[in-house]
Amino acid sequence: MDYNFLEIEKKWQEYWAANKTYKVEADSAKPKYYVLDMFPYPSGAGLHVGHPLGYIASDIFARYKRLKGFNVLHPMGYDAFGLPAEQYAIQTGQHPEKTTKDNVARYRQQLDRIGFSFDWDREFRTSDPDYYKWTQWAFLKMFSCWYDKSMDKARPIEELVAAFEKGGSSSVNAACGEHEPFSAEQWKGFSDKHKADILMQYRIAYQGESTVNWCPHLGTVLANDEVKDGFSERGGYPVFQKKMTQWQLRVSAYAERLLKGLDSLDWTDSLKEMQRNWIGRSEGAEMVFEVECDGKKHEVTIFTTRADTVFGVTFMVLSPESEWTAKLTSASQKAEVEAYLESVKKKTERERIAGKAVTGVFSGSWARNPLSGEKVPVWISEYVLAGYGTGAIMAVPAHDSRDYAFARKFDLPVIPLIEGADVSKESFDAKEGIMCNSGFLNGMSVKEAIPAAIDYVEAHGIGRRKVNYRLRDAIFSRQRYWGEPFPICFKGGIATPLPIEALPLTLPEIDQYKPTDDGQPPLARAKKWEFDGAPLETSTMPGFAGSSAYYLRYMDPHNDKALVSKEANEYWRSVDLYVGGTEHATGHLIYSRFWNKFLYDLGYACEDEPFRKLINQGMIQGRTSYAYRITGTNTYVSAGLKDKYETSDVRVPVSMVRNDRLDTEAFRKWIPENANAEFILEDGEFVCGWAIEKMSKTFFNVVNPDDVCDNYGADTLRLYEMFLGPIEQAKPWSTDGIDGVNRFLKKFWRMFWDRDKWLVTDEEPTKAELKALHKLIGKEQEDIENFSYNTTVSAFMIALNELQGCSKKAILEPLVVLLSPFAPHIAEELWHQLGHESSVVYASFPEYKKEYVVDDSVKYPVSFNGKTRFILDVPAGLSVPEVEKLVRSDAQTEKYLTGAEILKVIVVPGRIVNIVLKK
RNA sequence: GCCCGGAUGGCGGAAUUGGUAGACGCGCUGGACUCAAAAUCCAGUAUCCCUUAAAGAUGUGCGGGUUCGAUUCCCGCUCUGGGCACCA
Repeated sequence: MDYNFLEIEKKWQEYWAANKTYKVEADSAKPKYYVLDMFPYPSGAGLHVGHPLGYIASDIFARYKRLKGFNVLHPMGYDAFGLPAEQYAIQTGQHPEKTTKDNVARYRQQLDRIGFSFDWDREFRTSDPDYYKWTQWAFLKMFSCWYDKSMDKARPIEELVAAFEKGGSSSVNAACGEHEPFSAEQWKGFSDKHKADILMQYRIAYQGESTVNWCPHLGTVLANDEVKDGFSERGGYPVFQKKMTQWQLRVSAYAERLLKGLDSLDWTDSLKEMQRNWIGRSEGAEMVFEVECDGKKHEVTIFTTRADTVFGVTFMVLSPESEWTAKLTSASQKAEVEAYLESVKKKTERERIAGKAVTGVFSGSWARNPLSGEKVPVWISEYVLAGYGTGAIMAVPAHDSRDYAFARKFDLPVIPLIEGADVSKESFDAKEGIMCNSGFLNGMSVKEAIPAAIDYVEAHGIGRRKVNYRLRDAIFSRQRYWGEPFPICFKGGIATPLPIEALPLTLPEIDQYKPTDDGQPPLARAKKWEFDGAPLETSTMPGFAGSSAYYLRYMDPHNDKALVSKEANEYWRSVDLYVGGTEHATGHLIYSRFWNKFLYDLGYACEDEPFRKLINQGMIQGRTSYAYRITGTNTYVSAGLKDKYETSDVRVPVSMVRNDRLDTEAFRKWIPENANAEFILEDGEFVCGWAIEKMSKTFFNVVNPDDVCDNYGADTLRLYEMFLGPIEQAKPWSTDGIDGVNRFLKKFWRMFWDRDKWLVTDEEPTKAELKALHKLIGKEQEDIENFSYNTTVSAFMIALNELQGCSKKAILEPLVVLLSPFAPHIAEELWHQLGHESSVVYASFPEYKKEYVVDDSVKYPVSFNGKTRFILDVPAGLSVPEVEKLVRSDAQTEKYLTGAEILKVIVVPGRIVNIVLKK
């Protein structure tokens, strides 16, 4: 019998599906283990060889844990709402549901070929109404909760109302927006609308005005993590800053908990660091400056981490989007300020960042320095961000490079505050030195002066200590069709939640998927988009909504009474191992932690962190091939000759290239305009250039895993992807070496079969054979726990070399089990051939016996002053003094010592002997 | 600019965390089997010196340091990948 992988793989994939081999139920008798992959967005391009890398790694771990006796939850599904399907719908009129369904089918087909041990009975899509019912439910919970800072948790809004009725707004310490303080009496007298407006300032899911990233091309707002370098992450369209009223999630209330929680997680340091930076905690102080504008007095609060530098404030700056900007513009400066605001508005986010031009305008008002009493001008400039701190700053040009640039440009004074600081060319930003020109702070070091200044400011009622975070509330509305509708209607202009029984609120059918002519989101096209006579919200939720609590749903996916039952949640608890890419560091992985913490506060989740351990698989890049077209012609020139011409680079499909040589005929047939392409060859061949790039349909460098499965089999693909190198590392796809892994599997097969002869015997294994086996058991155990799969594959190859010609059942049977996580199909086949009725999944991981592995003798390299001279063969298990004694008495040693006196002998058990001679 | 990583043969990558650097695989060279090819198996494969071998020397991006001993630890660079970027 030959190793016919196509037959074997098909056979067992069908068997697993028919027998539901990987179906799992909560079982309190067994320890649980939850292995989760970041579920994919089913794009039209299908899976490429990069996708399965993480899935294979997690599948190996899941299979390994099963062999170790764990009850393993290993589900899969699809993150199905998203922009590409909708963009496609706008262009073609095809319902995104249809596109998504087709893509999912394709993904499933491709996934099934690789032999994953997913429990498909738990599959769902985020676009299933049965699922998004619970996304909407969670939103309603957030809508009806507020964040109590004293208790540091979310609480029902009724409790807030009760507190207001009892003690007014000052009786609570909540994370909230701006509003005038009020007493209990005032509260009771407020109109319903006024009450609703105030409560909206407290809700965890709230509607509020803020500066948002507006992408006109996509017709929607975007979250900060969806914008890269001023362009939308999806599609790469320019983004503008705009003030809009949007649904938002009060993620910022959880900033401190999100930061602290990181300490307890088993994630890579780099990923934790990314999240820390994104949360961006900074300690400082808020200070109030009195500002006079056209004779009227105002108070402006600023945030600073350098309270010690107040004496050096020579001007103030407001953000163009700040609410103070209008109030503090004097009549004389009005025209100029308005012209400036208009010019800022027109700039894309990209231009604002990239240009870094120093721009600004004088507001016409003057502020008073609260410590020195001096009058300083108030300016308006885009370098001050509306969203961070208070949207206004005190400028200390001597010790802040941005303020310095601004002061130089507009000729404002610079007062140095640190002894010996030279500020003639640039600012002195370092937090070190001795203060001067600073009144009562003179003579202190910066480190002493910062708290001293804050203490002073607090004592005099000018300001207070304050911790600021970069993390903003998440913009939660999208002006799009293909997302979860908000279960909110507007009764008398008041946002009103739909009752839970009305969920899911399903997407309406509409004729076109683009915005209405008057700029309303697509849902406004629906014929009857209302509830109980009240109009429904027309925007939809963003992509991250559905992926924020999906891991909880997998615990209990068919429950129609709850997101997850208490029993299921208490058994499966949280994800023990989560595998996915780092690109979600500041998006999904923050939102999901926030979402989970919220559900934890309300008692719906029993763990406050969703993902205990996280492994980031590196991207598999594609190798893109290039041809060079001579500019203005249809002639292409081979890579070696391209410098002689003026050329432009043209990407060519990898399928037409072998060994960097282009199949020119295939290229001509590829697209009509190539039909009469000419080629300038070198040595009779057309050589392509290449570059390592992201694997993408548009780069023609996508390698489909199906092709690898056809040619080598899924087991080879799995082993090969793991053998490629550490999973965290990014690496270009290449099939160099895939033959080696394939050869390994064939070799393994031949230990059982010599053509049609079954070789397996019941003979007793030798000591050497047991040693080879147990070395592998020990290595595999250790490597899998450390996610070092490439070395495990190596260990397999070594073991096979050592076990050459051994066909003893006592050795082969455990080998099959050991191989099963990596190459499940061949393992399953051989396991059955060995006479087992049930799947190898139900086998146990072989027990590691160290005694088989220990050597009888140990080879010690003996070196003198660092130079290795000879190898000393000594019995194993000797103690350090015994080895030392042996060295000193050894005749060979004496030969090299040549009478010199031994200073010391260094013995590391099992390692080395180093003899230091007296000079 | 700031914050993390990384750099080892022709290539992908190992190295029990301070102890024989280059495991394993690819590629390459030679050999066996074969009419031949494929497949399979065996041997060799860091560099230099050398006809070859032995022996030796050099060698983990560069320059220093600690140590009997450094790919591993420390200091200073270079290159490179990634993240953040007017965050006051």
